[in-house]
Amino acid sequence: MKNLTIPAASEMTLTAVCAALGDPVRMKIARCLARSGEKNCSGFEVGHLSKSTLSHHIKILRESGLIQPRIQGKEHFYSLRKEELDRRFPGLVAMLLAEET
Amino acid sequence: MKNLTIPAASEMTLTAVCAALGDPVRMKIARCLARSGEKNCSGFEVGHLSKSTLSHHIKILRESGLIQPRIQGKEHFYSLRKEELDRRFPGLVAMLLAEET
DNA sequence: TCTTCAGTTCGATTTTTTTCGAAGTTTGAT
DNA sequence: ATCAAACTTCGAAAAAAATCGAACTGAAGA
Repeated sequence: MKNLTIPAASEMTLTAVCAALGDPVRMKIARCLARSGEKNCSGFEVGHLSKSTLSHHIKILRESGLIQPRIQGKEHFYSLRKEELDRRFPGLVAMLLAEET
Repeated sequence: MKNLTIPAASEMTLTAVCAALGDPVRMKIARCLARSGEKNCSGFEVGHLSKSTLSHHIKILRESGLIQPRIQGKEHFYSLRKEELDRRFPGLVAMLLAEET
């Protein structure tokens, strides 16, 4: 089994979270998950990217503590860790949900 | 006179703000300003960096909308744009002020 | 005026990040 | 057992960001 690194709420750092969200691809994924609950890789509303690149971005989001996987068979469903984020960084999820003007 | 780009609250983007805060040097500067009001370059509690590098980081923070300068003689005093940030990204300033554990 | 101080800008180098294709892994179906 | 699907990992290449020193700028003081 894989060793999935997911920091506890108290171990997340604002710098790592910001670095994760500072890339436009990852911001799109995070916003997509904030709105839609749970999705697998093919459901992220990001333009064409190779699957290895997408996997790389997902890893950074996961290691920052923003998202968590639920592995079901061969599919990996990802979701935003809303409870942990609300506890550690109040307001962040709302920012992701806010309209981009 | 210089052409200082400072976006209005409505023109700030979360991606740019996160990209700015995703670098550890800039995060330190932002946290320093969040706690202490106004400071000039020599007051930022960041380790040794050349002044050109520091200037580069300040530019990114300014262009993202996080900080604003007040130029007085030959000194440039910077401050966090707390009101604009509270309006556009509620909770963000509190995150910067929170203890880093 | 000449010099210094506090920065910014420029140009180059180093480091990091993003990206890809190919190969590997795990699961489920045939 | 074999195969395909849905990923991840690896290694390399390209793109972007961080860093520095040198040169420049604008304000204040001698």
